[in-house]
Amino acid sequence: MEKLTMEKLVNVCKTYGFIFQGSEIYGGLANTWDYGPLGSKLKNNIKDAWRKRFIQERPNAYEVDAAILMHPRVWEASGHVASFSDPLIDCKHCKVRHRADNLINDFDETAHADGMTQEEMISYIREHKVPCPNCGKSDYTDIRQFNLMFETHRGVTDDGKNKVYLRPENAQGEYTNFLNVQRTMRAKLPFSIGQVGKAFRNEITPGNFTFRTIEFEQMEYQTFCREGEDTELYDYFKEYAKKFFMDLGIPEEKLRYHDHEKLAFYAKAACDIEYQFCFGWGELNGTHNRTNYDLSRHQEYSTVSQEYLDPETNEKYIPYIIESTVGCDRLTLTILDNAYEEQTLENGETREVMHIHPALAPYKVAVFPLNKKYHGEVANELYQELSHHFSTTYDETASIGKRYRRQDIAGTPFCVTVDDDTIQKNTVTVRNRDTMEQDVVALDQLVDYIQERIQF
RNA sequence: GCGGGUGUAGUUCAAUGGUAGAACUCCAGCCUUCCAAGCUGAUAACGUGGGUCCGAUUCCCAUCACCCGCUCCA
Repeated sequence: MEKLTMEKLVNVCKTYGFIFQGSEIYGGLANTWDYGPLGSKLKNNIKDAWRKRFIQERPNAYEVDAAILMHPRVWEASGHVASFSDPLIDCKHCKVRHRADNLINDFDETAHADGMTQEEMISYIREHKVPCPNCGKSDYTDIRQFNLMFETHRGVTDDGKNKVYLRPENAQGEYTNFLNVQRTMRAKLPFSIGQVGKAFRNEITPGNFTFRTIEFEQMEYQTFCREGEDTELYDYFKEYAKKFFMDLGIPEEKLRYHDHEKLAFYAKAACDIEYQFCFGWGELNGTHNRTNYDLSRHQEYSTVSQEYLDPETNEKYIPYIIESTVGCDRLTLTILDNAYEEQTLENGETREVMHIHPALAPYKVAVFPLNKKYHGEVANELYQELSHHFSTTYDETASIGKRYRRQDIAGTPFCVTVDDDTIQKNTVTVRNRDTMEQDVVALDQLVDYIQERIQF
């Protein structure tokens, strides 16, 4: 099999209805992608699988669906207003772009660029003739601030007072609802709040397909705990997330941990799980020990106490938070990247297959009449019947072999063919996507047969 | 955002300064019926906007998008 390229994967996704370029008929809008009929089903199934593992099957876990637009003070408290922008500077000589603060810090660790204003940074760079790490010259443009938060305005006027941000991460929606969830669910620590939703980052760089987009969906999970429990929970979630991916059919050898050496300002520890995409290793999940930083900041900025009264010890304290976040679009891309196979059959023909975990497959089953004249009516009835239980599709055109191939690339795990035996003996032929083998199944056992094979 | 490359049916490719052919796919009909059969027919494209020119898909410019590299990435 040829090595999968991103170009090939984009093409497959477009051709078969998984993912289209955003605003395509207008020439596209960079870094936006639309999920088509198969893609949106796949993505929804991925969210359902995540909810099962992280909300349903975990003790004391609750889901929220917070607003994308939040009070501007939230982003001051979170630190995003102050630090979610980069001072960028270009080398005029070799055209390479740098972050001005990194340039200074790498030049002289004791310079403390983090405390400098933009003007101080540019004059430091010019005074000390800080060389470009790429070409060695020291000839730079001015610094330009690049804010990664999307801004918009509420109300009819768009003056600065009405500025609001599209959330750059979901986490703050969980943190600001910490007390609401704790009180209404009568939750005791440790407990978790999860959320599936969109976030927005005004990033400069195109990514690989849906790997990095300006609008993206996260599946976030915040576990609130006592200080001292945090290390154990942190380790636990690193394992838990990895097992989640492996349960979805991702082989262990295509996953690896990547511990962060440079930590964000709030974090005590951070570790990514990376997947080996066709373009290289890329972050899929992050586990972070965010300490009590976030809730402390919200307490400070909102002046509302975020303390938890521990019923066992009668102590009051601000909980620690362990975050386990999965990029929903990235996981969808991972599933597609991992699932695609171009097989060469014994007769020399090629077969394109999406080996998607049956629980994630857009369609669980496809129904075909062997001959639409003789079996079409019965097949149609069966299709209607199965639709009550599963996401089902129907196809009566072209040869049986061709219909199988169509479902192979759509990732449909089971194809059910209605033939003479269906009419005479109440049996159907069920063909398996991965093995291409066939089972004869009695009609009254068909739902159970499929049900038990698509469990997650 | 920088450097390089690429833009023609859904896909893969042609041709051309006088507005474009094919294969596969898809759809319909006939035939066939368990792994991309066959026949007939139908639909379908010059990314967008300027400029030069009698005339531009073709030449030039801009723009948009994609790919590779850089940069960025809580």
